[in-house]
Amino acid sequence: MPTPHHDTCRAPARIEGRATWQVGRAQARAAGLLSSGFEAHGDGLRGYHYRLLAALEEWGPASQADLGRRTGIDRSDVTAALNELESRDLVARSVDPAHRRRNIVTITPAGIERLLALDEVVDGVQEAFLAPLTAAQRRQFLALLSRINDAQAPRINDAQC
Amino acid sequence: MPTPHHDTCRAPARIEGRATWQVGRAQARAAGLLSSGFEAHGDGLRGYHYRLLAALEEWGPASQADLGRRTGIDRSDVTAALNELESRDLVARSVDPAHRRRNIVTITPAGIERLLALDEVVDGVQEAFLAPLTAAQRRQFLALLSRINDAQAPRINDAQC
DNA sequence: CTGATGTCAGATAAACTGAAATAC
DNA sequence: CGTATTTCAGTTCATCTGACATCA
Repeated sequence: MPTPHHDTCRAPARIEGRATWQVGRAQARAAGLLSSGFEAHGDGLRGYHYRLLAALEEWGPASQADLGRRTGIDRSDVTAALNELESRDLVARSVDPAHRRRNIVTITPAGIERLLALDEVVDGVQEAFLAPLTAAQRRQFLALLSRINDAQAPRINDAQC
Repeated sequence: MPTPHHDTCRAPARIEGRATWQVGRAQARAAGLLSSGFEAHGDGLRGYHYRLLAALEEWGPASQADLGRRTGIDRSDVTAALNELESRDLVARSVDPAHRRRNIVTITPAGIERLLALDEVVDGVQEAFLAPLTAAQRRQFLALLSRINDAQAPRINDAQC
């Protein structure tokens, strides 16, 4: 029975009649945790910056368009976010000698350092989100989550590659 | 080993060194699915409207402030969203005779009908999100998710009640 | 007076759209 | 020419803030 400790409060009426919506509720909560985590400890950097730094660290230097495809961030937003990252010396842009219209974006040592700090922020959020679960349940939950994430990751299948 | 079927593509370098971030990736994906689900089949209604209708159906008529506390939506946004719902006759506002400053918001039969339709949209999103899992895994995942959701639901513990 | 309520006007961040200019 | 890349300007949506009048 899904009502563990309902106190003397007005009882939530027929909530189990509509048991759907678990994913939606969880995503809303995760989004809130994530954004307030970045706000509190991100030192001005937000989700966009984290995703870009992570993509650069994971896949190596890339053009802005590639970064956009890999992270699912629109090219115009990639430009803006990279401006901020570049002004903090967390990434460096250089012109691709082969295609002079194209930039090659590299993460700097300072960028990697910052990324690791942001990783801790995200880890903390993950901890907070999973708090109600036991250690074994967390492992199980994360295993299922990575199965979901991995199966649906192909953000990069635009034509070639 | 966490790399199941890496094709001949440029291999994602040291991605397993930073295994964190599962929750964040999943929330981003869930958010996208949810918002495009509402956009495609929500007939102009979005997350706010769904949450308000669901709260009304689950807990019965309520004041706008209560709705805000229950759904986590700011009272100013509750006002705006209820205007739209009211103009579609999905909810009805009436003045509380005890506190004339306060409205009592009720979901209409048409509102319930629309809520059920939106439930299907959300169900579809949940299905799509869980697609990579087997039936047994889905059950397990949803059980863990509702444990997380239930444990962290106390959005309403503002003083009285 | 205090405190809760409903409303409005505006700010912010994330995401998207469209149109340039440049390079191949 | 067509296509890809970067950039800029502007738009939408969700969320939050601050102010204000109303009422118990």
